[in-house]
Amino acid sequence: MTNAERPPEHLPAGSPWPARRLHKRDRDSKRVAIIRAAAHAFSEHGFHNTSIDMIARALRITKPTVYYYVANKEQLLFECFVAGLERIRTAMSRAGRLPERASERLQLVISNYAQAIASEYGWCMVRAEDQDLSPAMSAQIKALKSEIDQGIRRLLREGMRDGSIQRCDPKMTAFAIAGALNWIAHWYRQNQSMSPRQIAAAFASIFYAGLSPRVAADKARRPKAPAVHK
Amino acid sequence: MTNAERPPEHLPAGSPWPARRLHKRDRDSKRVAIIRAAAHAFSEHGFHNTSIDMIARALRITKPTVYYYVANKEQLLFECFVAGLERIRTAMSRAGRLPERASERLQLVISNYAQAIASEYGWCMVRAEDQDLSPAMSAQIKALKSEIDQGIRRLLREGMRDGSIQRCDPKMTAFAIAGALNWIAHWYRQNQSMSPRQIAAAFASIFYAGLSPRVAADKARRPKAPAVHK
DNA sequence: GCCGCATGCTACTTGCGGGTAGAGTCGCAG
DNA sequence: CTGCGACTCTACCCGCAAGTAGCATGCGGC
Repeated sequence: MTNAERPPEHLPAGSPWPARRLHKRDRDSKRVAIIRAAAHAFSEHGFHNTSIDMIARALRITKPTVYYYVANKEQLLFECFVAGLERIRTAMSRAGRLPERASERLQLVISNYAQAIASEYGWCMVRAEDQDLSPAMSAQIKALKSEIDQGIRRLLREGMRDGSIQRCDPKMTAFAIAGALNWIAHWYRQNQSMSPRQIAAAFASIFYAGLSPRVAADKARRPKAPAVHK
Repeated sequence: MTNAERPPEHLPAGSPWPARRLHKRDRDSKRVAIIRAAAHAFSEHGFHNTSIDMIARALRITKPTVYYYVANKEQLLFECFVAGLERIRTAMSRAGRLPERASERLQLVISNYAQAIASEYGWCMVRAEDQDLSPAMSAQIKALKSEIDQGIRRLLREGMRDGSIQRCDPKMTAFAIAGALNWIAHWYRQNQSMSPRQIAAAFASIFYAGLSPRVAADKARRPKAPAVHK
């Protein structure tokens, strides 16, 4: 009954619940811990194969305790989704106000996007199915997703206007970029050889350069010198 | 009790079961019909939100009848997966034996890939989670997926060798391409403005051309005229 | 020291859905 | 026309997991 407890080691970044029960008053951090544990479990077993009990066990607490902090399982998924999306949203709105050319602002968004998807919330963002959520939450998620999508399209259009991006169909291109990035959640695993940042860089390079071989003269693609011909 | 039944209209391409029960002896076509109905239901409601009863109802039969044709729900998902993948596999092996340059063979694969994903089995191919399957089937699916992945990487490497594809990291590039294509399942809906073929073409163009603006001289990218400058 | 609230627990209820037992029913072979 | 086997049904079972009722406990304010 002393509070000389070892912090439990095998959980996502430790649980705020001590080994032998002992209440503290920081509701928020516990709530966040539950969300994170849920994200962790969802990405490992899938939403439907994760019971609230499993999430509770991972934190050394019990099911009713989880329900003391969240209303239901659906909300748990929703919160995971939003937590992951937040990073992309802020990157996006920051990119909207930067003075750089659109291509570089898009790259910023891509990088943050990739890191969000590679985060513990990646699975929830990508695999959260409308079908698992009530119409209300499904609508909210759709709106958030659409916001991101529209943001990418806008950046593409701006890039075409300011000359930093090749003429293309913004809708399809946004789908392709988002698809490639979202898919990261399916293959990326922690402590893989490449960091999320490196992956983002690799993807950006693929998307910007394209697969067709460049003709030799094309090395002068960086537009630092004004309008070099040859 | 006459067999003047209207064929039921609201199902995926009709059910082989007449409105008033009447046995026929074509086990295979019925089995396929069940697989298709399952794929349809899965893509609409998700795997876990689809009960066998729902699939049965869609075909105007009952749950035990479904179980007469398939062993269990998991196998149903597996078969949907394989059905969808078949198209990609054949396209891939065909592409392996074509005389064209790798870039064009890759384009063939991309086109078939996109069409497979846009098919009724697309959802199952993309969202079939290992976690919903027994270890044995999960392993099979992993192997099939890996086969496709390796095929794309091989085409990329061949393209780099025969000069039709720009130098790139084949692993990351394959991930990006597969991701963009797989994601189609998340947004494509039948009778959308673009056909799967058109989508594939758009994606290929994005991937080949890239987003960076080409310098003016670069119009001569097709290597028909030798080294035009200006 | 004691009260009240925040927190956590044990012990349930409930419904749903996967899967099955076993009894018909129909068509076809002979 | 009869019997067999392919097929389909009705009526179940059973386990699991979401969610809840209601009690226990310890902290912090006073």
